[in-house]
Amino acid sequence: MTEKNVSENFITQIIDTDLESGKHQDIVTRFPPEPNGFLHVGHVKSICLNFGLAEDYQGVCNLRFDDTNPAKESVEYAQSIQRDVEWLGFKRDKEVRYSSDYFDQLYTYAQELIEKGLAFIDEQTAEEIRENRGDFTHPGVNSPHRGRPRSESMDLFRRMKAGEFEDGKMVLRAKIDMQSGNLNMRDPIIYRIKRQHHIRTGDKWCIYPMYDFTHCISDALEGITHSVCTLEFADHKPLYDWVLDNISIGCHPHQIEFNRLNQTFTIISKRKLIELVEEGVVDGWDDPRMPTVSGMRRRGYTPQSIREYAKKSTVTKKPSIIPMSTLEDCVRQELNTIAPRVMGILRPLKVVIENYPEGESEMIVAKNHPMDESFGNREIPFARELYIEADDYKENANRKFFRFTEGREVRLRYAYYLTCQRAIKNDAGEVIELRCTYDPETKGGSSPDGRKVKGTIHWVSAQHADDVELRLYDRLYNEKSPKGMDNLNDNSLEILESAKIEPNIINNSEGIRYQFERMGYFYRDKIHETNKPIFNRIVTLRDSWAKLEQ
RNA sequence: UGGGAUGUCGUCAAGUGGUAAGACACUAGAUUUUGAUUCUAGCAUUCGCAGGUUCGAGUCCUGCCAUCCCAACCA
Repeated sequence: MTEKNVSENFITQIIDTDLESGKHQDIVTRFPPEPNGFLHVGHVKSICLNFGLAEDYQGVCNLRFDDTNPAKESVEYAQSIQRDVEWLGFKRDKEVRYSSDYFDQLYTYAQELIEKGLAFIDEQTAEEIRENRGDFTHPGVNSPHRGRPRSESMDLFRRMKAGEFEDGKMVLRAKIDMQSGNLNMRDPIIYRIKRQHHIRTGDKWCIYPMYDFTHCISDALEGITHSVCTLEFADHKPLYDWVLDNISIGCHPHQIEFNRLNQTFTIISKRKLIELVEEGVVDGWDDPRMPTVSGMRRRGYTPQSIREYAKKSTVTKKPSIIPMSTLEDCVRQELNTIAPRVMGILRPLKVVIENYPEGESEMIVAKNHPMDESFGNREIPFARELYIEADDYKENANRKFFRFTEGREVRLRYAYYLTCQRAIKNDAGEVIELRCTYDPETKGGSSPDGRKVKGTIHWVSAQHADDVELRLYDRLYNEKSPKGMDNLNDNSLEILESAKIEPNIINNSEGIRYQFERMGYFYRDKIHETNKPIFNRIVTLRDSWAKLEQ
């Protein structure tokens, strides 16, 4: 038995009850995005819930595009959504659905409502409708057209569809209760006139159904058993039920609301994400700093770790905000087991080994994974001139710093013990080179006399290393609960153009997530690079030294 | 001043009347040729507040308080 996709929660309890009572034999769920933007972490939770539930209970989950507003939707968005869902690892056994597939049936159901005297054509302007709807403290006022004969509404509705009226001239409204405390029940609009080219139906329709009318019927037509949505739709449930109770349809799905996934230092709102893209704050929807699925993919996050994260955001009714560290923890946890180790230098500092023969080099054997022998070994060239990390030298270091400082011996990973003799500075007083000596007896990284060195640092051979560009990412916002552009983190992207990487990596790097030892996990950004190979830092390693240092 | 929901460790949570799981974070220590990984220990006398019922309440009752969502011809 494999592990469940979804951990036990109040929704699985409802499903269990429904299965036990015989209300349902099988379950059917759906993920119903509007193709008006890219998928983000918030959607991931919903995807994992709906598809995960279907898998766990051996049911079905439909991917359905809720495409009832042609003004905002595009095929590009629909394609990106489909790609993202597949990338996350969920497969559908049925074709993709579209709410627009049901436009004819929706139109018929609307007529049924009119026939029953439960819907009418309203000719008030949008402003009048808004005013007469009232607000939280004032009840609404009935439309002057509310009492219009059914036959007249029917005639008008058909002529609406036939294109006889201009946009905004009239709407079809459900006749419910203008006194209701729930604004959604104050004679909600269910059809409007909108001359827009639709991504699926083209110019066939000039009237389009509204979400509240479409969604419940689409669910019912697909035989959805559990219609899972986020908390903000709770107020719409009475309307969802009202529609299904008042038309001739043999299915009434159970709408269940759960809490959205929120993340610290992140804004998850399609509107705000679009703004970042359009203002050029980020490099598109797939910028590695974006909380979009495409951004996380480009950054190097794995589908598995993203799913694990979504699973950790437990399904309840309590609005919650998950620390980013939880996501990073999920990512590190998987990467630690699957990432081969290599050595790369982010900020190179030249080292010359004075007692190593000029013009010579040798091969050093290194493990590709410290805990997993199946990753095998590799050989790395070692020579007189190396690059090490600039941070691994400190002019005035105390005893707690156990890397390079003048006179101190450290270990070059897998290679030799090296002693720093002196630092060479430029006119500005910056250290530009280290002159060192090595102990030839310590090849492999241990000494015959058993003396201890506390520090181990990574390195590359200057003449053999490859040049790469590295991009380091930080959170997009400074505030834990960012409100908008004002809270942007100016240092969310750092580009390192003179980074070095050990040889024989860049040509085999496609699709492989590497750990640059001590520096973090990196992933090749092949699609977006221009002249030099680019690696994105997926996430740093945990760094207790950095904490100590503060 | 209406309607809907939610309140258990810094964060996310389990708990369904019997004496507060777990995860992330954090702290201390051990091991370590990544200051990584791993390991070990610590981390809520208390469940928004106040009363009440009960032998016994986070769980039941009453009242109060706080927070979130809702006033697109968006979804």
